[in-house]
This record gives sequence, C-alpha cells and structure tokens, in this order.
Amino acid sequence: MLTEERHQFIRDRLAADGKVLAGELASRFGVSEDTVRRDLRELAKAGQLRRVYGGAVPAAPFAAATIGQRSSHAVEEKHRLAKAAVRVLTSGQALFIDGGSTNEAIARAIPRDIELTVATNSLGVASALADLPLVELIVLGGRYIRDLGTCVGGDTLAAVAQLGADLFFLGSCGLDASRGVTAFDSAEAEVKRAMAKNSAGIVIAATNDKLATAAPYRVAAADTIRHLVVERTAPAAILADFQRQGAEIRFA
Amino acid sequence: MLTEERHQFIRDRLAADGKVLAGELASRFGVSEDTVRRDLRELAKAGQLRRVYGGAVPAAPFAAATIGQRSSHAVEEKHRLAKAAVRVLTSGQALFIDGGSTNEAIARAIPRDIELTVATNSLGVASALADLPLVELIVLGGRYIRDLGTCVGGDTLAAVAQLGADLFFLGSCGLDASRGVTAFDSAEAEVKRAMAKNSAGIVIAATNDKLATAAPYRVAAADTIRHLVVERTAPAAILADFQRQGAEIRFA
DNA sequence: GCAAAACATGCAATAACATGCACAAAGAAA
DNA sequence: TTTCTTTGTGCATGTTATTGCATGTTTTGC
Repeated sequence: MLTEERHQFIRDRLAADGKVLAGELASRFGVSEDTVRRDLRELAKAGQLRRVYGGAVPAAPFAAATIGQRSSHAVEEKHRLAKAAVRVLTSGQALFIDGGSTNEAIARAIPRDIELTVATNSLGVASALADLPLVELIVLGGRYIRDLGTCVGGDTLAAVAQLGADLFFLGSCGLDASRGVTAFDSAEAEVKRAMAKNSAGIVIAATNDKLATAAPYRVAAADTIRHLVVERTAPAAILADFQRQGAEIRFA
Repeated sequence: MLTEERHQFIRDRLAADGKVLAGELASRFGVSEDTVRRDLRELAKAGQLRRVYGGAVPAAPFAAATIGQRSSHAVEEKHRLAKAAVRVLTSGQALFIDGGSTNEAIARAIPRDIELTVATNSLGVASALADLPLVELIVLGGRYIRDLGTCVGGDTLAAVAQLGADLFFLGSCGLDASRGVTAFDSAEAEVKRAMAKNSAGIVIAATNDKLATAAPYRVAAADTIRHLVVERTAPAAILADFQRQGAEIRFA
C-alpha cells in the first residue's frame, strides 16, 4: 500500500464522514498507529486536515470545495456510476457533457473504440477526451471559472446555440422529483439550460447525496430526464418519483 | 519489449487503476526494477505522472491534455526557454498563447503571484493555467485537433476577433528572417494570424531546430516579432537577421 | 490526582531509490 | 562489410525514505 493511497483514503473519509480515527485507520491499512499518526501529521502540515486527539477532522469545513477537491471525494462510487453511465452510449452519437467530477469520471470511462462527437465546456472532460482517437471533440470556450472547472458566459452560450446533440450528460447539483435539476451558480445554470434545450435527451449520473436536494437555479424539469444512473443503495421511493416522470433508472 | 510499449502500458494502468507499483511492473515486463524506475522518471519528467515512494500515481487532473510525445522531446531546453520567456511578463498584461509544447512549458513556468488575463486555444496551456489563482483564463473553443493540441476553426477565429492582447506567445513552427513565421497547417495558421493581428507584440521562444526553417503557411512577418527567446547556442548570424528587423533577443 | 490512551521523538532495519559503469544490441557512417 | 556511435539495459555502489519499536511526554476521562 502506497503512502499516497493512505493519504487519499484519509482525505476521502474526511470528506465523507467528517472525521477519522487513528486506530481505525491503522487496522484498516494494516500498519502501525505510528505510521498513521505520521500521515496525519503530514496532511495537517499541508493544511488538508486538522489534528485532534484520537484522529483528525476536516481543515476548513465550510470552505467552498473546488473541483479538484471534490473529485477526490467518493472516487469509488463515481467510477462505478461512470462505468454504468457510458453503457447508454452507442457509436455515432453526438453529446453535450458539462462539468462536474462525475462527468469527468464518465469522460474517462468512455471506451476507446466508440465513435462520438462531444461538445464540452469542462476542461477536465476535454482533457480526458483529448486522446481518444475516435472522438471528435468540440471545446466550448468562454470565461473559465476555476471553482467549477468549466467555461461559462456569452461566448459559451453562443457556441452551444450552434450545436445539437442526442444526449446531454448533465452534471447535476441538486436533483429533486418536483423541483427538477437545479444548480448553485447562475452562469452555470444558463449554460446547462442551453445544452438541455439543444439535446434530444438528458442523462444524469448522481451519487446518493445529490438525490432529493435542490439548489437555487432551475435547469431542467424532472420529466426531461431520460436516463438516471444511480447507486444500488439509492432510496427506492425517490427513484420511483423520477420513474413516474419518464426517467429510465440504471443502477451502477 | 519496447520502451514505448512499457510507457503506454504504464499510462493505461494509471488511468485504469490510479496507481502503479514499481516492483509489480518490473515482474510483469520481465525487466529489472531499475529499468522501470527509469521509465517512471522519464514519464514524470514529461509531466505524465507523479512519482511516489513505491511507484507512481496520476499526475495533475488535466495531465492527459498535454501533448504527450512531442513534449517529451528536448524537455530541458524547453524548460530553460520557458523560464527566460516568462521574464517578459509584467502584472496586469493580457496575453494570447497558442499551442505547441514550448508554449505549454511557458504556461507551466508562469509564476503564481503574477496577475494576467490569458486567452488560449490550447488545452495543454489552459490546463496549466487552470490552477493559477491570479490568472483570468479565457478558453478559445472550437474544433479540437488532436495532433496540434489546440482548437481551430470559425468559432475559434470569432472568439479571437473579440479580444485584444498586449503580447502573443506564438508557438512557432518555422522561423526564418526573410519568410517570417510559418505554420504547417492551414487552419492553425489562420488562428495564429488572427491572434497576431489583435496583439500589440509577438513573443516567440524557439529551440535551435526551428531557426532558419520554413513551413508552407505564412503567419507573420519577421519584423513583427518583439521578443525572440533562444538558446545560448543559437547561431549568431541568424539572430542578427532578426535583430535587424526589430526583435529583441533574449537568451535562455 | 491517577491510570490509560494517545502522542512525539529517537533509533535501527528495511525497502526504494539515484548514480556510475560495463555490456549488448541496433543503427549510421565509412 | 567493418567501424563507430547511440541507446537501452542490468549490476554494483552509496544514498534516502519509510516503517515499527522503544522511550518518554501529553492529554483525556474518571
């Protein structure tokens, strides 16, 4: 087990549970508690957590999570979702993919032997697709927003308006059966709306923590979702609401 | 087993598993661990992974966007050129940066504490700038050309036309005192011309093998070059030709 | 205040690492 | 062809990083 893996696991657990215990980590990693304490000390020195007696807690619980930090969160789940999500793809399709760590995971999971045309405003998605030989990649430029990892603004909207797609992989922020898909940022929501408008169907892959939540800006109604990819542990009651509105549920 | 095959395998495994172990790779390839470590060292130098004790993990989130093969060539020289090139920057400037491995090296060499507005059509440059907090980044979208690592086409030209810059970091292809700056690709040349037109000055960083060569498509006349950054071993006669036409020579 | 748990520090063993060198294979030049 | 150069590889050498243990200190709960 690499030191880096332990550090990554600790970061993930901190983001997920809000705390880690030194003894618990030691037995899970199969190393001595001294080693875990050394790990915690290093991460604390790098400002990635705050040490407390018995373990550690997140450094800045209320700091806005940038895309880099978010993508380290729940890596396993997102990878599983991504593998399930790419199964809706068929060769020759045209896609919109917007930002978000889940969408980046999906982009990385796209197999090399499928032919696609993809338009994206996310640098991470574009980077992941940059070396897929059969993917025609269209970068939707504009003002780059560091916290989102995507381009937004008038230029982006204009570029989207010129395109059409079969599917739109919508990086959801909030997902609620009555309020539909919602976003935290106004400019981001504008781009998502434009992509949704010019797409024949919407695909959303969502971890459980996104379900039954809502953000300020409305993006799309729930009945516009064609495929909803969720974890196996997703609450059945919530899924039924989406299913009634026409969404096809796919489990990771 | 070819070196390149090992490198490709390592890249694939990193993308799939998120880590590689030196010992494991050695036994799989049937080579010594020293050879594997050499491989890892090279790939790390080219920015394609990050070395950790025991193996390696994926580099930055956007590592895939950088031009893999070309940028592994003459890394030292380009890094030196890049460090010299960024010395022309002053806080508050607006820049165009187009594609090419030298320009990617320059983007990576930009210090974190300088405030800039940068518009680029290169995914690699954009990725390098994505986490510089004081850089306002404008991505020039369009059709992505895999071989160039940049976006080209009408959309790109339209986006460039709306902007203006103090300096244009031109990734040179051919550089000749009489024929000026030239490019191998028509669409690429169009974008370069548009950027040159909307910039107050042109900066070119060129390795020796670019000097006194020319490509089919004309981009800019030699007398439009304001700063020319070259290696210390560059032929003085060639440099004198550019100097006569107004270029300020800077040695790496 | 006291005992137990958690912690920091120094130390030694081990594994991973970098470096220099020799050798072999592949290619270029004579 | 022969010779030379280049490149890749493995091995020997010394160096560095990581780890667990022993020791002494600090914190916590009672």
